[in-house]
Order: sequence, then C-alpha cells, then structure tokens
Amino acid sequence: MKKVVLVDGNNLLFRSYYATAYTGTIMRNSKGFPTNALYGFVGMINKIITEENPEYMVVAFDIGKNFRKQKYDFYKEGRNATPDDLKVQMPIAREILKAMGITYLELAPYEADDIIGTVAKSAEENPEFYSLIVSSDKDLLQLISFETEIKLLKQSGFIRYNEESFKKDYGIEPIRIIDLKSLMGDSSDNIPGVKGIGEKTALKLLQEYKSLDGIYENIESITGKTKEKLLTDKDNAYMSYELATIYREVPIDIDFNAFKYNGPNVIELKKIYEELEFYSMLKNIVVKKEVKEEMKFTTINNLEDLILSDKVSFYLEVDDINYHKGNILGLGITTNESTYFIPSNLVKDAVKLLQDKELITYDLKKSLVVVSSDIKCQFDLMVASYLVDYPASDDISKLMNSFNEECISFEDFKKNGFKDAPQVIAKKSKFIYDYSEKIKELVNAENQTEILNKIEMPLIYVLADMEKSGFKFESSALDEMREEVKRKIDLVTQEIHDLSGENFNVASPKQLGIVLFEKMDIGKSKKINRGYKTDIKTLQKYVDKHPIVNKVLEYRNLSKLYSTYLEGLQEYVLEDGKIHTIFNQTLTRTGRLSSMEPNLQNIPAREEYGKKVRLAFVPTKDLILSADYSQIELRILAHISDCKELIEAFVNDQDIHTKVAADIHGIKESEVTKNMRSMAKAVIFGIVYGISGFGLGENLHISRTEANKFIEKYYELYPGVKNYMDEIVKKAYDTGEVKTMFGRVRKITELKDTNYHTRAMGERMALNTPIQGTSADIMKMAMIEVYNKIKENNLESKMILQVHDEIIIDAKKEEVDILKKIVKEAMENVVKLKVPLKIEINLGINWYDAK
DNA sequence: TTAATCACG
DNA sequence: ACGTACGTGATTAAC
Repeated sequence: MKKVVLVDGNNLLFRSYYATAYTGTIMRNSKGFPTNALYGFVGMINKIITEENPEYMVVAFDIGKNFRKQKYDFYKEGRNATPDDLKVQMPIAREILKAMGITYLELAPYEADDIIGTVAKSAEENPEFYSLIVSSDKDLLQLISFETEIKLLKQSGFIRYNEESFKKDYGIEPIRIIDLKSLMGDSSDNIPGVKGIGEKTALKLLQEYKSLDGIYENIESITGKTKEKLLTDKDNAYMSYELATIYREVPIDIDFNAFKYNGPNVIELKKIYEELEFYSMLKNIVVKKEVKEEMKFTTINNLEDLILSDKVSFYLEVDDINYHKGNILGLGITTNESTYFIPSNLVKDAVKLLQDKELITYDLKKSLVVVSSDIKCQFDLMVASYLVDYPASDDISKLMNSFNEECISFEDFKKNGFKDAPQVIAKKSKFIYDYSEKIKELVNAENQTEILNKIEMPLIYVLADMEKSGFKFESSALDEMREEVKRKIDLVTQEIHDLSGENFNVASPKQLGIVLFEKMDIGKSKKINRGYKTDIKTLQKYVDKHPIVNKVLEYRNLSKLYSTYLEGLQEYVLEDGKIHTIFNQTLTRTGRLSSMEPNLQNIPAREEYGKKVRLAFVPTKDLILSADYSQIELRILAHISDCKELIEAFVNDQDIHTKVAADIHGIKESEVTKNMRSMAKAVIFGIVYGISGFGLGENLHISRTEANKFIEKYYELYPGVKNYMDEIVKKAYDTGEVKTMFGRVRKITELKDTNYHTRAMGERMALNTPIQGTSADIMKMAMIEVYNKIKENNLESKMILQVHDEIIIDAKKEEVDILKKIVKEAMENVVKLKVPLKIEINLGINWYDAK
C-alpha cells in the first residue's frame, strides 16, 4: 500500500505563528514583511518530508466562512481574529507549497479537517492507499482507522497513533472522539458540551456505555450529579456532537495521481526563499528521496537457524547512549548472503557463535562492555572512520547519512520508542558489511592502517576493560566537605547580597554584570552578547577595588565544586559502588581520548581544597598507583624540532623551566628566582600552543612588548624550535594536513579559509597537533603494553583510568613492585626519542594520596 | 538549544 | 585593522 500524507496546513501555520509571536517581536525580512509563521511552516513541511518520505502528499487549508459557523454563530466565537501579520503570510504558504511540488486543497465553506477527512475516506475506499494525518489538533483523532494513522504533533516531538495504540491510550474507539467532545466540549472552538463534565468523567462514561446514544439510553443507571448534568445539557450534547463531527463528503476532486509528490522546483523555491531571506533554508533545500525497498532480514528465534559465512558483520544496539546503564535491544548480523535480527534474549549466545569468523562491527568497545565477552574483532568501522575524518560518533546513523544511506538518528529512534527496532538494527548491520571494504581502502589510502592496527584496534580492548573495571567511589568520604561547602556557599551569597545591597542570583553572569559594573560601578568590563564579561580574568582586575569581587570569586569556586563534583559525581555511582566512565576514542581532533558521564579527566587537581574530591576515589584492591609522564609534550617538542639545546637539557635531566629562565636572562641557573621560572614556564607552554605576544602578555600580566621580547629571545636561544614552527605551518599550507610522529593525520581546512582569524587558528592547530597528537599516540601505545604485561603476568591489578599523561591503576599491594617495573618499562621505552621519556610513580590509599 | 563559565591535561 | 594559546566535558542561565 502507498502512503498518502495529509497535512493540516492551517494548524501548522497557526502553530508556527504563535510559537514565536508571543515574545512580541515578529521575525521579518529586511523589507518588514512578517515571516515567522512561514519559517516554522517550511521547517515543519521539510521535517515531514524528511521523516516520512511521502510518495503522496496533500496540504489542506481553511478558506472562507465555514458551514458550522454559518449554522451556529457562536462556533469558534471568542477566538481572536487572525492577526494581519499572519494573514499576509497565508497566500505565501500556498506559493511555497506549489514550488515544493506539493498539492494543496481548500474549498469554502469547509474547514481543513473536513477536507482531510474526505481524502482519508477516499483512501480507505481505495485498496492501494493508506493515510497518515499530520496535525496537533486532537479532533482529527476521530479519523483513525485500520487504514488511517495520525502523527499528533506535540510541543516537542510527536505521538504517532494507529488504531491499536489509540485504543490502548484512550480506552475507546477512535470515532468516539466525537462523543467525547460532545460531552466535554471544547473551549477553543466554543463548543459547549455538557457543563461540568470534563475529560475524565466523559472517558469513564464512554468506556462503560460506548457512545453518546448509549449513555442516554442508559441514563437511568447513571447516578447523582452526573445524571443531572447530562439531562440538563442533552440538547447541547447533541448539538456539540454535530459540531465535532468531521464532514467527510466534501465535494472536491480527489485524484491521487495529482497528489503524487515529485520534489520541488528548486529555482522557484529559491526565488521565494531569497525574497523571504530564509538563508538557512536556501542552503538546504529538501529534495525528494528515492523510495527504497525495505531491507529484507530474518528474525532468529532459534540460533540453529543462523547460517554464518566466513566474514560476518554484527551490530549491537543498546537503548541508552550510556551503555553501562542501558539494556540490550538486539543484535544485527550480516553474512555474505543475508541479514539477521537476534532478539535481546539470544544476543549473548549468538555472540559466542561468531568467535572464529572474520568479524567487523561499529563500536566494538560498547559490545565488549555490554556483552562482556572477548569478541575477537578484526575491524571496527567506528575507529576506522575516525582516522580518515568521517563521522565516528556513538551514533552510527551519522556515518550512514554521510554515505546517503538513510537511517534514523539514535535520538529520534529513542524518542519514538524504538519503533521497528529489528528493521533499524538489521539495516545498521548491513551497512557495516557493505561499507567496511570501502573504509578500509580509505584508511589504506591515507596511510592510517598502521595506526589502526597497532594502536586503535588493540586499544579498544584496553579501554573496554578499564570502563568495565570502573573507579570505586566512596561518597561518604566527602560528606563533611559537602556540608561545609554548602554552608560556605550560603554564607558567601549572603555576604555578596549585603555588600551589594541587592538580592540577586550570583550564578547569573547577566545579573552579576549589572550589579558589579552598573549599580556598584567597580570598573569597566567588555560588553558581550548578553551583558558584561564576568569571567575570572576580568574580575581579577578589580579585586582591589571592592571586597565583593573576592567573594564572587569564592562563590564561583565553591559552587563549581559543589554542583559538578560533590553533588554531581554521586549520580554516576552504580550499584557496584563504582563510577564507570565512557572513554570516547573517536572524538578529539588530535588523537587524545575524552571521558564522559562523568568526565574523570577533569577532577580537581590544581587547587588544594578542590583536590580533596580525590579522597573519595579509592581502590577496590589495596592501593591507587598513579604513573605520569614528566613534561612529555616538551620532550616531544625537543625531539621533533631537533632543537639541540632542549635535547641536551632533557638528556642531562635538567629542570627545563629553570634552564630556559637562566638562558633568557643570561644568568646562572642558581640565580633564577621562582618568578623567573614560572614566567619561563608560561613562555614554553605558549610556544607549544602557537603563541602571540598579546596572549602571553595577558597571561603573565606584562605588556605585550615585554612579552614579545621574551618570545624573540626564546627563538634566538632555540632556533630549532622557531625553525620547526615555520616548517610545520608551511607544510600544513602545502598539504592541508599535519601528522603526528606515528603518521596520524589531521586535516586543517581552516588554513583555506578567507577569514584571517580562522587561518591564524589553523596555524596554531598545525603547530600544536603534532605535539599533542604524538603524546596521545605514545600514551596509547604505552597503555596497550601495560595492559598486555598485566595480563601476561596474571596480575589482579587493573588499569582503570587515563588522564592524557597519566594512568591510574587499582593495585594489589603484593603486586606493587612488579607493577612499578612493568609501568616504567612500558611507558619509558615504548618509543625511542632523541630525549629520554621519564615517568613518576606515586602510590596512595586513594587518588588524593597518590600524588 | 546556545552561551558563559570553569574543571582538567 | 583585526583579535588574541591547544585539546576536552558538565553545569547553569538565558534564549
């Protein structure tokens, strides 16, 4: 059967108009013509086309004085007249539809509802068609039948009702929506109904007596006030029945061939969009998608029916992006001949059958964590795509869409209650099978095969194991601190209110800006979008102007600590008393990992008080062992820039910051003051990031000329570094990309941008990525080595966390000695540079003490 | 949904 | 004349 999509055009226009008009300012083009309703209208039509891919489509409108109004003057009385700003947009909506190639229907004296009802009826009588109605108007629910579904638009999203799901939700037949309305009335249409009877009572009555007639036939068995009310308003009830009934015999030409949707006349549509100044729509004109055959797949209820080939793809779907707390939805398996869907109860056993096959998948780590089995998989499309700069999110649909393969986004999939899950999952599995060779070739062509096979693929197993292990979190260790911080926040808030004489929300940058820079006038701040800039750097300029500034800084500090860490982390502790983060292996543009839900890579470390949060991170075994690289990025800079002076300093194990400070000032290392050393440190870090005199000046609170002198001096002293910086930027301009020592690439399209600022950013990326990325590569290789050695030695200790240059191990005390050896050997010798790699190891009874 | 802020390396 | 250091994620307010 073919789908006809029937859209309530009036409903869409009114909805879009009022969705934005309430703010008081209506969106207009530069000529002052109102465009808000049209903007929403076009957005919704586009959405319908994208989501429903209709073969046939009709939009219905109201026009003229409708027949209900002609008969009953009070009908829809009290409604505000249609605003002029909306009225003038209505004819344009018709023009847009015409340009889009969508038929619209209107005929006085009928309403859009009646036209939709008539077309739907005609479709019901024609065995070739079925209808999908789109509206937010609940009246239309009465049209639901075996051949008519409705997509009921909600404030956000929609509910899709068919006969079955409607009955389940309402407990009555769809046609009884009319009876329902005749009882409860409708204030928006000014339909009276029976006074005093609302939705609850009406539904109860209808569930018992089926219909309005049924109710009045059995009126004697109804008791009390309800009976009275029903009797009093009987006439009103029947009149309401008449008004609520959609008229399905509108004398209008119905020719389904004419309703066929063939896509837009792009030229006409562009003209209209240009006139309206819908630039975002212009860029993205929705064209008709080819209707593809639904993919064929077999649902497996008995694993003996599963016939595998040598090469097999699989895809595991979980009902939550956070797979640590989600449930398995099912497994898709594709062989050289067919695609299968395995329901959730059979997934674990099905995976065992895959053991000796050549396996490919997307997001192997998820499968390893959820099925907790060691699946030996040869190719993960997710990490492979990441390496060649294709979408590699935790949602495979993004990659599929980039190849023009249709797939619902995970977000929408979840929102619609995982509708057609077997079909969707099968499709994902098929995609993996069909596209793996293509991506493999790309990986090869970009010379990423080695990174893939030596680093990213093995790392998946390491990360999966770390995530599964988790980090034990003793929330009670922070109870006291939590209370204390809460008290302090209340106190400091009060002080701020007292000092300013205003009761305002200190957490609101907007309100804070007004209080500080207008009412109290403590100084000047740069105006930004919503008010004044109130970040730390700005505020710190005024700490001496008024005591309130320090209080604000204290408030910020405490509330961050409280909400993100003291309170926030608790939510992530699972039943096993541990926090299981998710490492994102395919996100950063440099090759680093990231960590989320929660982010364990930004637990306070720099300030003593905040650092106490780490007291709650404890071992499950005996000790926390932390191993961190000492100045790995600077060592890498020394290596790749081949800077003699820096290399020598590292080879001799000198304190690099002190050395640079001494060199810059032309003094002995013993004469370097603390301040000189920290300035040198800032300069060195600045170099790694692609410094500017201004930036360094801001950072060090010195003038930009002074900062520039530092930088020049640095370049003079270490010409190798300067040389590297020039070379790498030039190379990046020539090739459009940069590489790490191990060949990981990053494309830098910013360098081709016409905007100076963007290009400058591209240059800094070009400088920094080889350094940060090489460090990430080294750490990943070291982790694989540590993991393997722990396994080889049958140790119980577990690697549980990585924080860019540091790894954390949940260690058994008997194993500490061998662990130290393993870790030092692996991390320091994973690669030979012109400078030694050096690590520091610390042990403690919690993360705080392991410093 | 986006912007501002601030936690980490 | 411009705008001003790389890479992340979570929370909150404001739109």
